[in-house]
Amino acid sequence: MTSLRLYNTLTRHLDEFVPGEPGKVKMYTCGPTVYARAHIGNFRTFMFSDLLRRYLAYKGYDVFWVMNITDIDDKTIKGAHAEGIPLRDYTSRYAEAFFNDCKTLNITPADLYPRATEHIEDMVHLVEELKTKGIAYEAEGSYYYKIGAFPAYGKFARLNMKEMMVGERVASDEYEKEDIRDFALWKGYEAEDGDVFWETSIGKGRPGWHIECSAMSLRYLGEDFDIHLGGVDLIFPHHQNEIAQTEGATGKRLARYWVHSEHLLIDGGKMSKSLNNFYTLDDLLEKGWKPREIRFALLAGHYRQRTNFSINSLEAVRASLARLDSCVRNQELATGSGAGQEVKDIIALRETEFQMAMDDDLNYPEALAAVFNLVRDLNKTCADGGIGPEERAIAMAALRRFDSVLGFLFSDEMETCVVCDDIEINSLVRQRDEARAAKNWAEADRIRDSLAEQGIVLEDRPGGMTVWRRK
RNA sequence: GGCGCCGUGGCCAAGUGGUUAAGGCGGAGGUCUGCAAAACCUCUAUUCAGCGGUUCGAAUCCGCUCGGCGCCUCCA
Repeated sequence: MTSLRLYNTLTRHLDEFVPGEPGKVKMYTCGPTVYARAHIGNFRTFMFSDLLRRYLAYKGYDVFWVMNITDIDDKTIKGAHAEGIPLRDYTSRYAEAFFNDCKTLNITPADLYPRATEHIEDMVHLVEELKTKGIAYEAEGSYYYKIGAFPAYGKFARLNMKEMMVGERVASDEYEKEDIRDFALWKGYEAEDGDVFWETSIGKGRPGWHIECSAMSLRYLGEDFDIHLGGVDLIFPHHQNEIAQTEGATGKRLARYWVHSEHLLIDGGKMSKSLNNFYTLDDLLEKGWKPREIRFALLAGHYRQRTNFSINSLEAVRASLARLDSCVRNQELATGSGAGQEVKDIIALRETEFQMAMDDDLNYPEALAAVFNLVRDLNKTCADGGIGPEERAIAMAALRRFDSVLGFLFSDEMETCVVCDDIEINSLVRQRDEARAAKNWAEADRIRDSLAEQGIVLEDRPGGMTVWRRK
């Protein structure tokens, strides 16, 4: 098998992926801030981490995946206070919703979901370490990162700090900072924080945004781990600051590969909570879209390419999945005599194409083309009677293998007579078969039409078998 | 002001220097079928926003123009 190449934001090149420890991959994804329901744009990023995780596992790597839960920041505090409930209760509600959404979308669970509030000590130690090294300083109970003490600051994000435009948000921010571009590591307690604070060796307060990822990735993945993932909008400031913090404190590289996925657009623009132009998973489920249809749609397009999301695209997805479903059904129901080596050959060819595409910086669209070509090849072989019991087992195993990466080929939603024995429907199908045997076409069509009204589609297969499925 | 991305058939979307420009959706015709459904077959971009340049050769490299968009301390 060829090796995987990934576009590394660190080098801005396509780099061959070589894990730090042979056969093992340690990866970290910047997870959600649990102050509201995540929208499908957020899920595109998590879906991409899942795709990479699945493909690494497909290639035989033992993957250890950590995704943090940000449960302490301005918005979570504001939300909890607005409802007058403890921060933990407020954030748990959205964390649970997030886990449910991931499950619905068939996103592989991460091995660990550390919460920021459960790692305050680690963050405090990191701040102390930075202070000892003269990289952090205290001002009015808060601690700031002195970017002037980290010469490489700005390099990762390719920002020239001298020519940076200082926006209003920065200018209006904490004026006690030595340099307006310094960022908060620890925020000293203020009355508006209410009951949200920690009494620590560096004082009473709460952590800044970036320090949690430095602390938690260091704790669970160590120094210089393999892959760090996130959305492109995190390149600056979040990931730049993580690097400054971790590398400033440890003197070691934070991670070797940084992979960023592009945004999901809506109406040609960025989907974001602040613009209120987004769909949540529930919005789409309520409109009748199936989880796997949404998964397929969110996966569409290369991860480094912005992708426009539209209901229109879901319509096309539904038709594409129907094609994939019928291929699976064709294999399951094949009654051919077998073509032997031919089936192995076409699977080997398409699987090689699939791997070559995925190895090329996860070129998912091209990999999907290989899947559809396999579908055509298998359907054809099937129609030619080339799929017997042995070939069926080989074909199904191959489809399962592809699905370990894709996650939408097989699902409980694929309900046909093969996997579901609905007595009422089966009885009607039998009555129709009897009518057909008697060449009573009017009666046969009447039964088929009435089933169609219930969304049941019949297929008369060669050999006299009739199968049904829900539309 | 700085950094950067995109423009490929009716729609979505790969390809980024060299065989006939993947694949999906949609559309047209055909095979199969009692009729369907599904599947299969054929067709559906002489051309890659426009103009110039480099080259034996460009959708792919360079320049300009037009159009759309992202980041520059809330952000997936």
